[in-house]
Amino acid sequence: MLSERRLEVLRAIVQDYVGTEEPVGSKALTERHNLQVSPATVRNDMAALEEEGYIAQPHTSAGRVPTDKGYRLFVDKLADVKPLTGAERRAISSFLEGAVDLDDVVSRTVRLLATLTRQVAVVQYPSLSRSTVRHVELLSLAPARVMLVLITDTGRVEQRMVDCPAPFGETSLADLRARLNSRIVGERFAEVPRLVQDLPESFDNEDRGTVSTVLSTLLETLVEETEERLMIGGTANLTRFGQDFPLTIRPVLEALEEHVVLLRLLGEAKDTGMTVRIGHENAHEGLTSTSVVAVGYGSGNEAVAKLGVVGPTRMDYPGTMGAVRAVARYVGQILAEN
Amino acid sequence: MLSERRLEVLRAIVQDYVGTEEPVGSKALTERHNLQVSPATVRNDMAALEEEGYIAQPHTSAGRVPTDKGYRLFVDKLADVKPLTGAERRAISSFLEGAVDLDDVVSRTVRLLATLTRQVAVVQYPSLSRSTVRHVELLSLAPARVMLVLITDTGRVEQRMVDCPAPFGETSLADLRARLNSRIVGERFAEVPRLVQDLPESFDNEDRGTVSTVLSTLLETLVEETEERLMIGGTANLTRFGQDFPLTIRPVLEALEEHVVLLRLLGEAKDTGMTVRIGHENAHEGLTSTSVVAVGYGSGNEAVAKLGVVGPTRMDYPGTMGAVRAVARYVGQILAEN
DNA sequence: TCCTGGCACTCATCCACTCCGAGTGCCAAT
DNA sequence: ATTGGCACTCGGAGTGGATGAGTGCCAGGA
Repeated sequence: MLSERRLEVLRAIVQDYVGTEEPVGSKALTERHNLQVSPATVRNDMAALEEEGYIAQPHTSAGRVPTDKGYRLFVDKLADVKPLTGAERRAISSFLEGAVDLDDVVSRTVRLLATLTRQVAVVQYPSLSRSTVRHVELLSLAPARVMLVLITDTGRVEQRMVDCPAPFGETSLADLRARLNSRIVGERFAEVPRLVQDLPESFDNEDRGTVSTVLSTLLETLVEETEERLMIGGTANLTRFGQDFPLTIRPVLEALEEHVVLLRLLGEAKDTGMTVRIGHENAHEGLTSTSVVAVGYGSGNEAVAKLGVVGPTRMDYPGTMGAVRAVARYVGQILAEN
Repeated sequence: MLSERRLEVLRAIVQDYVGTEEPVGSKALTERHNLQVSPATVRNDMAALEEEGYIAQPHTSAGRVPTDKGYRLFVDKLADVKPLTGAERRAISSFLEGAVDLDDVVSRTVRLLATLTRQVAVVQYPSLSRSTVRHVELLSLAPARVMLVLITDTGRVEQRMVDCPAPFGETSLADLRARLNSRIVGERFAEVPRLVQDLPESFDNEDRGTVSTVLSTLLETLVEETEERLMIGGTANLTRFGQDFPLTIRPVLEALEEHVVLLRLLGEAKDTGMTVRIGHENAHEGLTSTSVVAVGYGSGNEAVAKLGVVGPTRMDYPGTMGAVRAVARYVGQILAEN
């Protein structure tokens, strides 16, 4: 186990490096933090920390830089989440207030998070799979053409066109609509297949095929679109990386466009509490020099989706975590109000 | 007027520069293109072209680079739109075929365009303002709460929550729904306000307030959400710019996040035919070293939205224009099929 | 009049070389 | 365990010459 002072040295290294973006040496450390010991002592501590793999030297005659493992220790043991200032809190809530619909909530959240953290923000749309059905609407667009609209309790709307095998009368349609809604409104998506299973049987022969078609489209929508959506913002902040970044920024931008990758990343985050993945802890290759701070958000106690930021491993963890947590809470409140 | 050969020299310079990304000299030009004249002659022509402002030297002892004015001439007079290969056409159509809904169409289009042109793709969602109403649906969620769903002929769906001043019965709701639809289905958005103006009068006193509220929300939706949406992709391609690009890429990324800016940019493009804006022709400051190739697309003869790409002024104009045009056509077809 | 080859000139780029200093590791002394 | 001292390392910045692509200009030729 590392001594108290060595941990203090590690904390100082992380803080200085995050601030200056330059490897930090023993002398500078003793000057900027009052460690009450000489540079030589710090050097010994640094040697020990390096031995343990918490810090590294870019090249022989340079200062030290934290490793992924070093950041990990810092985040786990040495840092507290920094609460936001009152002004920031007020800014968040007033900025989110004005949203008119779900798209607007998400896009405002992304911009907010990107601005607050000065990093790339990622916000997942409230997930269909954990939502409940608020309403199913069926619209007759042509004799044998029906539009299916599915509305969730989070305000999300999905629509599908259904081509029916046979013309479908208005009365049958109304009938199906009513029965469908009475069965599944308020239910979780996972329950729906079971609940509608026997519906076709209760219809006339001529309509049965159409009813089946409509239902299977509904089920498809539930499954397919559980494939989640997300929104990204603040990519311009990537340019604050280093200077070396044709190589750095490119794979990150590519990874950000692969929404599947991001969704998996967010999915790995804990529903509650905050998850920080540092550098190589991220499975995806393009993101090995970035860290991801993610947290679930939801209207009630339960998370319906995740949000977070992606930034260089050299980031201000306490501040970022504070902003992410605060934004998640406010978004949850806004969603709950609908 | 410039002589035929000088135009030929300009064309050669543009082509070489686009290919190599390096200033092109007189000797290299005569070698790579069979101009049938000596380097010295080309030098004279270059001097003339520079005099006229079509090309410039980055520094004294370097080759020439086209200016915005040079690219403009190239695009207007010297280049043809390059048609796609059969394989590319097949790829486009098969890639777009599989789309399940409007979001999917747009997102596939973005990815396609980004891949084909290897640049940043921008696709505007089919505009509400030029669409017609396909259906309006009203759902009672609570005694005094109604959800308004608006469906357009392009497959776009907008929903709004309406808090009613008084409880609103199912029969009244059905009544309103029926009358509303019979009046405005198939009509253009611009016509709607006029068409629904006198609707509240035909309702009972107690419902009149609610009807007014619902209608004003509907009209708000039509106006507010004429504020268009768009999707962007292929930002990773920006890294192919030059090496100097912390400075270059940053303002571009920032501009791309300002959807308002992009929408104005696309808005300036002609509905039909293709619009190319080169370098400083773009009003926005961050985009003065990029070119925008945009074109309208739509299900019929009329454009319902625009799409395009953003790339360095040094881009392959014929190829880019070909890809943009082809994609726009295919997307139009896909939309028409719904 | 237009084209061409020749020639002197300009500079950006490359490379080898040196110098400087921040930072290190080790050791003996406290 | 801590500290001051000291030799050592090595990246980065600065210098200066060689290189060569590219230019402008001019005089001669078609």
